[in-house]
Amino acid sequence: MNYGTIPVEDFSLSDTIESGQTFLWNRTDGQMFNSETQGTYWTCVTYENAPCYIKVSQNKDTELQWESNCENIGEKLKRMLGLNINIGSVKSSLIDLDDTTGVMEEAIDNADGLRIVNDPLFPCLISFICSTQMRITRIHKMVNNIKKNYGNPININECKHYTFPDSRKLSNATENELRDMKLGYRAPYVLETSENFDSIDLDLSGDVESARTRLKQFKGVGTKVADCVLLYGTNRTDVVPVDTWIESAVEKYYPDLYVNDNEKIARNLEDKFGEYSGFAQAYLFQYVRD
DNA sequence: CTCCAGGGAGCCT
DNA sequence: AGGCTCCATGGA
Repeated sequence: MNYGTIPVEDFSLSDTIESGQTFLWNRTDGQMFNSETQGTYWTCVTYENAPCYIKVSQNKDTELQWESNCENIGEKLKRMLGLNINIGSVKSSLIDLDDTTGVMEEAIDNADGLRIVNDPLFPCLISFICSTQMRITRIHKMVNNIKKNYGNPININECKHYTFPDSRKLSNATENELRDMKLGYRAPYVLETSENFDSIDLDLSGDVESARTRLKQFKGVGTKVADCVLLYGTNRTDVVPVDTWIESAVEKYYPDLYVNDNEKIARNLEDKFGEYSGFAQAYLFQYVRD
């Protein structure tokens, strides 16, 4: 097992992982890193050539601790947790662009250490297909069911952890199996998307419009889900997913941006907050949920 | 018991 | 284009 630390600044691991951006991490309260200390940590298993187990915690404001069967995961972990960004300039930019009576500044203060995660594309896509009309805790359960039944296991300290399956593996599932995992009416969407994932042209490197259109080719992917995938799975921080929470936040705090059409609300927020409007969305989402 | 959840598909006009 | 209705399921 390998261990390491990452110096951090203005970062909250719990706010970032548990703000409904990613469903690939599992929280545990228990013994830390072969020491007697009790604490909170999160685990995740990524998969490239082999399962890569990652355990991470934040005991101090200025440092992350990690443990992994892989070596040198520091940079990878920083990328996953959205640490490779100058968060100070993001915040000041958003505050400058806000012409209300300090709503954005208050929202930022409320979730000071929040970042935008960077999940792998396929797990991110399936997670957010599962997310429609569903509470965050239950999305997490659905994702864990998928991992446990179709992912690759890795044994760590006599405990099994699972990767999220790749598209080929998940496309071997049946609709009834996925319904048994409590996906409900989303089961056929997940199955069809898994079957088509490798054959659909997924070059998302162009402009936002065409990237969004390509993602919407998948069954179960509309504007909101596509925008979540762009923001949390491809690091497009200029995209604003508008859900019921953001809709009500805009109606309350930015009434002149509010219309009875979530796509237009999204464009209004993107026009207002520019290249970091995805962060504006994240801060507002936390603010109205707290 | 009813209502609703980080929406979207399928249908109607 | 815009406006319905239905979709599973568990927690309030």
